[in-house]
Amino acid sequence: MNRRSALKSKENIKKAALEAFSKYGYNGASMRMIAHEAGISVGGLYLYFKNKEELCLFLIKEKLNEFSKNAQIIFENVEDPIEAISRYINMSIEYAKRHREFIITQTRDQGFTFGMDIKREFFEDQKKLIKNIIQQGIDKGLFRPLDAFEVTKVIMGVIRGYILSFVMDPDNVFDAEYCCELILKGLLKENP
Amino acid sequence: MNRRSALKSKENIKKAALEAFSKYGYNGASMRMIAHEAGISVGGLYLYFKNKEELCLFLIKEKLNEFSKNAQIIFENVEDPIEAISRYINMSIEYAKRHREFIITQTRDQGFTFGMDIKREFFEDQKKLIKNIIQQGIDKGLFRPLDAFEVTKVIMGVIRGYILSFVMDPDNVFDAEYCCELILKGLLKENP
DNA sequence: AGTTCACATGAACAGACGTTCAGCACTTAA
DNA sequence: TTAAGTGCTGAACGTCTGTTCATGTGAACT
Repeated sequence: MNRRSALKSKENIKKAALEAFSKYGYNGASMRMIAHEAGISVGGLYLYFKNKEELCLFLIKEKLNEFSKNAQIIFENVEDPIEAISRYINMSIEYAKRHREFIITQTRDQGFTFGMDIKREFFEDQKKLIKNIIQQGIDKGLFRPLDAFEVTKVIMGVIRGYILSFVMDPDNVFDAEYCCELILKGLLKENP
Repeated sequence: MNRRSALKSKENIKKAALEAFSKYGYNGASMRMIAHEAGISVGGLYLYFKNKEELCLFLIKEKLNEFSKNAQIIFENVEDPIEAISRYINMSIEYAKRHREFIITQTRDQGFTFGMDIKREFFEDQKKLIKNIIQQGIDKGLFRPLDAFEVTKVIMGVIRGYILSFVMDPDNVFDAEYCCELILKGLLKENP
């Protein structure tokens, strides 16, 4: 039963840890539990990750980087601000759907305060990207002359809200299309 | 040091528990910690609450009821759908500001899955209230003919997003006014 | 003074936790 | 055949957890 590939083991641990953290939160998930699910011994975990904290931070970093790459691709390749915002919202929502487990991790336990520095940096970067697009839209006369920074915060809020909705009630989550529609055109019929 | 009022003790426990759950999450907050902060012994806690779970659920119920009452007052007293939606969004955000600690509790640990039944019921109720207002707005020709249910979900998403933003980054949270503005009028200049 | 009773204590218990480490199993190289 | 080295094991350690319970305290009654 020995001499399995170390790479495979690490992959198993990552997968098991993600699932455990997702299901039970940081404190709720135990190293024993993760080890068992990864098909490895408790001690084995410590061959690949210094401790529980490092294991959790590793997963967070990995996922944030994945998302950032997706966002970069959109903003590099799409010129039209309206299209870019739509694509970003859609991408975020799709990403949330695909990586629900990761997102759940972030809404529990130490989840959110854990690795706060990394996350803050991540959100700051995202904020800059969106604000930039919004400002472009305003400058081009496509968007109403709102405060780009405030709008950015609201839009990021909406996306975060989607994530929370998903966690609360995964079968009854709002449509990405409607989300874009509402943000772009608003609720009111008359546009003064 | 004895013979203090039981009412006062329970109040102290509630306050200490709320703070502890807020700071450290459900698993992270210990009964010892809560007892110490409440100025009571560990055993004393169990005179007022059956166990940790019940203590936490009690706090959740209390806050949800508070919020529900606020919402009811708005929807009972405001006729105009536009006004009602604005007031609801503002009230939610104000409530979040005032009860930040409670909200933080909900984003951690077991926080969200904890007492899921109560919360789901709460959110269902809120959803119905909002959907009702949106539908009225559509029927009266004030809002664009969107799917009221989908719009409701987005709006609730925005509010939840605000809450998350608040937890992530309390000093840099978006303005309630802008939130209403964006939801009502949208981002686009031209309204087709 | 004696009894009652609500309020309160904190040591003790059983179990779970993260982490460590002496040692095993197997492959590879000498 | 031996030695080195990698991958891994799981009992053991110390610490913390939620919960219990025999015991205490003092005000309010008879």
